[in-house]
Amino acid sequence: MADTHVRTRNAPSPTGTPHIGNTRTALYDYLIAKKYGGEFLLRIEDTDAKRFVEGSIEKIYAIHEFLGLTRDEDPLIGGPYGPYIQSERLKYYQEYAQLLLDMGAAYYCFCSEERLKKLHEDNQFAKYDRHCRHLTKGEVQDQLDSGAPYVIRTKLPETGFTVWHDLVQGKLSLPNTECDDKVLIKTNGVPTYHLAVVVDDHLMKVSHVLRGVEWMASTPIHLFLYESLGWKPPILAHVPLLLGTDRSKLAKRHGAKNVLQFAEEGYLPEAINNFLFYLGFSYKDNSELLTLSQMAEIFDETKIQRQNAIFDVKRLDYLNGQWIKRLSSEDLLSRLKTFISADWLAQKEKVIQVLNLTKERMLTLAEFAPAADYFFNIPILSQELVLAQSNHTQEETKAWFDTAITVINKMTVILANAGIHPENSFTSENLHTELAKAQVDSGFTPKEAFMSLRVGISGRTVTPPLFDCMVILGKDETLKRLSSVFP
RNA sequence: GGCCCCGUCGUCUAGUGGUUAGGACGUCAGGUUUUCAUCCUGAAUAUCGCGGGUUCGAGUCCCGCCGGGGUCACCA
Repeated sequence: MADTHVRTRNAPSPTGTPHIGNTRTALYDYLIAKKYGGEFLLRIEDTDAKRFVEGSIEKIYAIHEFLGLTRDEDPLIGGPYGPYIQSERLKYYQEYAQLLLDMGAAYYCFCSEERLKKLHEDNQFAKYDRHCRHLTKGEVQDQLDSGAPYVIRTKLPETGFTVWHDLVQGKLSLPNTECDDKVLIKTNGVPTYHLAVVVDDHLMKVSHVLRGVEWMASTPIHLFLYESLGWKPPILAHVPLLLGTDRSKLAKRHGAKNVLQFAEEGYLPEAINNFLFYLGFSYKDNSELLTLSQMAEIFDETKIQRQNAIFDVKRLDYLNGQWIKRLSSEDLLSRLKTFISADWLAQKEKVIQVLNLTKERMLTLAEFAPAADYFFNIPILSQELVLAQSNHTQEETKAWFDTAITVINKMTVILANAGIHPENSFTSENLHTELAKAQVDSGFTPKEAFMSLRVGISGRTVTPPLFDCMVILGKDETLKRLSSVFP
């Protein structure tokens, strides 16, 4: 491999937002390119206009951008081997199809759609019967002259095996009889995948082709084309599929999401990259937090798993939670923009303070807003809820609240840079000391005392540490909420 | 159906003839004496798909079977 300059490509079809499995392959492509100091390119395979979905290409860019898979060559920035959209490369395909025709590695086929259909009606697994393969030169010319529609097919060997070494699958050997003479150029003059990939990968000097195992069976066709054209084939790597929990190919009915949807749900690109990385590759305990460049260093394309992998979102959750904890609150804030209101966004300092408390209990970014709501909006503070926690009568609980209010009232608010720290300043530490003292004399257990106060300021039983929450709320707001419970 | 690939805890996996089959996620229990989470500790979960071989010895090699997946379009 030292003798070949490494160039990998992600070559999706614009038929919708790429599937998570395609994205994993793109990640691996990117890592291989970076590992060897090569280039990572994007090529759009839009040879089937019927299946084109508006906006797909933008989604592909969006996924790359979100994940940080920067491209060296693509339809936007161009590159030395452009264009990078197959529909703009038709002349190349025609040229090489003609060459194939001339050398006898391909032939014209005039079979009608009906005839082909009949073939499959008789046998659903029927291959093309090579009806036009043995037409004489004259017969072909006559058809051509008459303007009959035609396709161009490969003239595959009728015997023997195609053998190659696959980077992930190892030595592979497929009987040539299993492949039929696939169409290379369709009636409309547009190539099929088989011709287009081969021509483009060669012309774009792609060194490694990573693709799903579903392409394994048609590899003999591609290799035949490389050989006929006298080209050196790239290194092939057929990567396994991603499966749903029922072990069938991951699909919409499994609720399979694409990367953009995970982003919307508050998953970090770092976590998604790590998750995808470990799904099919092993390093240490498979849960280390790794940056893209660290992954590129570690990745070994020869050690990609051969088994299909089941997508387990629990692992993604774990990785995401770990990344959220690791990131600074300032960094997190910048990623929170689509998850919180402009109103909150305007209170940057406060959001950061809340983030400091909540980030270790968040699995996704989307969990922030609901978990932090009572810091920004006054919650419903119900007496019933407080009483349920205090485990005392209404009067006793009111007395405890009054005590707490008195204690807090005595505390002074110190401005951030005042520099002085009186012992009874309004800090988490002092709140803890003073309220704990008061609790001892209250006849309440710590749990009863503090859980009731927790509900008294937040309206809920689950929050970050009580005193930290009070500090963020501020003395006035804390008092106001506490006083409102027992008017 | 033909051909091809795959088969170690629920999940991702380590393991290249000799290991008490290891780790991580998840699960359960305990601890950090106010909740939740984090963190720490511990536990349970795999007759290495099944059956035959080869070998002193097999998850590791061979054969058969079973199970899962892929493919057999003028779709990619």
